[in-house]
Amino acid sequence: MTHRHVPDATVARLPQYLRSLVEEAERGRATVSSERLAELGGVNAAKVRKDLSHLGSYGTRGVGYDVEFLVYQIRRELGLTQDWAVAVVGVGNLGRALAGFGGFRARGFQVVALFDDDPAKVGRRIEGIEVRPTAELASLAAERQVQIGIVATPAEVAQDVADALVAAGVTSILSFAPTVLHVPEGVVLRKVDLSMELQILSFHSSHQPQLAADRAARPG
Amino acid sequence: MTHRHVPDATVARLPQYLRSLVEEAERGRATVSSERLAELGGVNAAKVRKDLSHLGSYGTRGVGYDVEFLVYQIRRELGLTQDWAVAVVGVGNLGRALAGFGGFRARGFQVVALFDDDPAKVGRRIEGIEVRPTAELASLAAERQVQIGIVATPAEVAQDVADALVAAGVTSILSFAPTVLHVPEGVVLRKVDLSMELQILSFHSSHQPQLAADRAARPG
DNA sequence: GTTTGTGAACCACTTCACAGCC
DNA sequence: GGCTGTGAAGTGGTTCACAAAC
Repeated sequence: MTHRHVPDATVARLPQYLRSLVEEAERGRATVSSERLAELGGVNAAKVRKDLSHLGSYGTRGVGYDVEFLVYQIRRELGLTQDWAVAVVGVGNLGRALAGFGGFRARGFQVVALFDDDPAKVGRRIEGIEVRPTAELASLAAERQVQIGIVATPAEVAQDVADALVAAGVTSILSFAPTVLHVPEGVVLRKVDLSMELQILSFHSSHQPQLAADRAARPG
Repeated sequence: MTHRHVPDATVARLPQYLRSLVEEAERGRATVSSERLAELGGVNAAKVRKDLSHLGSYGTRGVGYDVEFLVYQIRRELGLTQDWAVAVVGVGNLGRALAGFGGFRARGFQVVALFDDDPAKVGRRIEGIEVRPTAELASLAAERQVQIGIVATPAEVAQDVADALVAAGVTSILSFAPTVLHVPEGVVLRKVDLSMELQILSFHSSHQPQLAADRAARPG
């Protein structure tokens, strides 16, 4: 319950706990044990307890955790008590999917600006928001107080886009571009790389020859 | 150079090294040092050397690594010397984006089947492939020798879809559904969760108040 | 002189196991 | 008796630093 500094590994699991807790609340449960949370999140109970202990001593021995209270504490820790303004740069298939993704708004992430340099896309409206050229990124992102930028452009322009986002005051970037991005100190960067994910799957599949063969050979 | 068992952390970086190496090859470089690879991949040179040493002793002291040779070795280790047949389940915005993603085919991942239960989508063709109802998953995935399944459905049906994929002989699953999935031993599961990524960004942003304030206050 | 490959030291995270509190 | 919170032990990964090879 030192409470100062939550390990990265813990932070990465908090959203999962939050989701499980919200589901438990919807089922009408008032309290939940670390055992139950572990089961729902697919992890080990000791880990749940240690993770939660980094936020504070919010459990009750012999009882468990109060669901509503813990939901509030995790939301607060994650910074979800405020809404976040998001800009999506690049409205190809993926960018459009992201712009329209319902899970964002439901969790307090609101897409407020869309950018693309394809003349065929500029001016179009997606989910009620007009697509603007990236030349306007600096002014528009600042004006709309964008805090989070999502990069869904081809790799070649991703670094320029990231630079423009940083210049516009954006301090958090989520990139889907298949390239390494460099951002200044203090800007948080996370990356999702689809073909990298598939290549990792490929590795693991290739190294399970017996199982793969078993399954291929099993009856219809 | 023990070569047996490559750590997970190393496997996760191999695709990045591979990409950097291919780019170096395109620039006409015949050899590359761990220092250079580290710079391109945004990591530390000692880590590159240790990672590569898990595959074998493929470098030359005083010289570096032969680019073409290392590309081949990493490809082989990742199982990319064969093509992989991929099925995408759920052709909403995200599923369509994935089905059309050029980066997959370029790396040997070919989408060979699409599934969705929305009657408005069944029968439509996307990238030349007809969307079929998930009831046909078992037969069609087996028939087309699908090895990798991508789950891009709502959370509610994701577990059923995963079960159906496993039953059809799929041994690797990449899920975009915002829920915990359970798969039997021997099936590899990876997960990409968009709102979780944003929540992690939110945490880091919230815990940099001074920097956020600085940037908001800066001129221009 | 240059750069790899790798023991050794270090660090972060996980898991165990149990004291402490309900 | 049940369940949390946490020191201590264990595990896996990173970084250092240098001998070996070119």
